Amino acid sequence: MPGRYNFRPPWWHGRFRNNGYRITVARQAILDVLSKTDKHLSAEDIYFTVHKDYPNIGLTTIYRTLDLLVQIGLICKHDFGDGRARFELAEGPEGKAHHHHLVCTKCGCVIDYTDFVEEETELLKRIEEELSKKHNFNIIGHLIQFYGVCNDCR
Amino acid sequence: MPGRYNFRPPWWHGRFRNNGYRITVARQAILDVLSKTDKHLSAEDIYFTVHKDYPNIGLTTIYRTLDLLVQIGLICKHDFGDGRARFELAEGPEGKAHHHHLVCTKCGCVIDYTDFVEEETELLKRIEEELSKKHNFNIIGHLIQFYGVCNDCR
DNA sequence: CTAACTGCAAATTCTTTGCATTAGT
DNA sequence: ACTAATGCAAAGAATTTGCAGTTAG
Repeated sequence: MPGRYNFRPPWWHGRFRNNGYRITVARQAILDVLSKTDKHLSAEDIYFTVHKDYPNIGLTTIYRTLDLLVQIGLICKHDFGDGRARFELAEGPEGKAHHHHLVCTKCGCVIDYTDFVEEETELLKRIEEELSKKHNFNIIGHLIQFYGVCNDCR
Repeated sequence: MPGRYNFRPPWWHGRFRNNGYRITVARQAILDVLSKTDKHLSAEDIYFTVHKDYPNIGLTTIYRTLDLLVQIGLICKHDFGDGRARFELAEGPEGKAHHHHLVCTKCGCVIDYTDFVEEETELLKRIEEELSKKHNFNIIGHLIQFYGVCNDCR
């Protein structure tokens, strides 16, 4: 079947279908943008990028799609303290590696780091276990961030 | 000088004076509210509480004061994902102990915990040291939060 | 007395919603 | 065809700003 092998659908198609969601141009475009960057984009950032190729896709759709993508676990929503939500591909088969963030409080730039993540995760696991028991809390996720001033800002 | 010893000014007066800021009724009232609660209050929460005793203090002043208090390090600003900023007294001579948060994603309640904070802090110090060097980043603070479902919500 | 602070109303900014239309499956 | 998804314009909600009047030091 020559030529056919190129048509393997993206790995995330199942995530949509299994939940009864449709695969639309807008959703593909947004996922495409997020797949091709290592930055942490805001809804508006994504809107402008998508807009170049698909000028008919509105900001509302961006917001609605981002909500959906967060819900089915394809992307993560972050708050770095600049008053707007920021998004990046979640960990996954073809997604990003587990990492945390270093946020510059001057310029707002964000550096991903993977150093110590294993150690962190190991400690987090123990903490989660203990806190779950103690507070009868069902822990699902965690957030670690460092704040400071980046190289360029000093 | 009988009676005089009661007039020792609150420990935070110096923080204002040293920075050229004035000590006003509004600022005292807001700090007072934050001193007397262990909850994480929003600007509006604080506004309503302050309003009972000082009906003439406006929401704008609350916002401006909170900004100031964050800047001089008397309080911390948090985001627990419910779309509004929340505030609590910072660590300090008479402030709270170092702690982190457990956030319920259903009802939004927040539990402070101090367990493991020493272990966390020890690890964080090592990470900070390493990341500072590696990324030439001047690390000032960190954020750790756990997300999950609280006892009441399940 | 003078600059810092405040209140009010209006403006901003990010995000959500209502509703008629379009497009996946 | 049938329903989910979309676009547009308008609504919402939290926070900020301009400006004239007030107050702490």
